[in-house]
Amino acid sequence: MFAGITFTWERSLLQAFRVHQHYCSAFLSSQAPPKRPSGSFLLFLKDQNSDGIPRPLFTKQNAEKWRLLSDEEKQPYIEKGSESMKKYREELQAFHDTLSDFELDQLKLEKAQKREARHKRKQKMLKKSLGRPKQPLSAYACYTQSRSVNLPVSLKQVERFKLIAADWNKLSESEKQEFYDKATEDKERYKSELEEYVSNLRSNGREEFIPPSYLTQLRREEKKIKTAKRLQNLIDQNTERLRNL
DNA sequence: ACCATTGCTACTTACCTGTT
DNA sequence: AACAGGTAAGTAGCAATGGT
Repeated sequence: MFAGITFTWERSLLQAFRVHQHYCSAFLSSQAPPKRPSGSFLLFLKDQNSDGIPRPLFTKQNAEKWRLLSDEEKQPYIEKGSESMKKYREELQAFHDTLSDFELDQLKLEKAQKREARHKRKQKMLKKSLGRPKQPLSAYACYTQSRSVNLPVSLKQVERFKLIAADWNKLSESEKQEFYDKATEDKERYKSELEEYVSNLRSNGREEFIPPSYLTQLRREEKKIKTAKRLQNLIDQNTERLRNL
């Protein structure tokens, strides 16, 4: 009962904070900060004809062209670039001057949040690229997977989930068993893929990406083995003593 | 972050479950 | 208890290609 009250109270507080944050950011975006100008290389890039060339190739080719340019040829772009940068700095300062301390803090907070989110995303992608296995599917996830195959396309995503969840809760334990079994199977898959992942990380010197949960599990097992050995030693000693009596 | 464009990725929804 | 991450699919947003 008490926990329920606390939960509701905290939730409305959180909601109030979110609304507040929403209005703050809405206010900030209505007074848009100046945009960062293009540097010399980008100005040069804009002058080049990109018709029909894939973007990455186009950029690569013109980067090479840019490198081969003499200082004199680069000069107009560099000049224009530093001019617009100077103007941008002034505009940015002017923009900051229109903000209150609170708004400045809000701006900083938003930037920090964006940075953090970006960092998190990158770490996640890095792990993925290192071959991190997907987490094992829960029984419910297995059910969702098999169930969504033959649902009408017209059903909206939210409706799909509501329907699947409702059906899942209607299933009896014996009907769910099939999916519990699948989940157990997938756990095995995860376990073996994780072993491979960790051994690859170790051989590549990327130990910092070994999941902490894997390490704690490892320590737990080592401890178990040690304890078992100690017990076995005690047993051996005692049987030896008994034999000598 | 700025330029652009392609193709890929992650977020969004509701819900459940494994991990910490 | 709180959090993260799993299910699908449409789409919003981002990485890739460069230098400043």
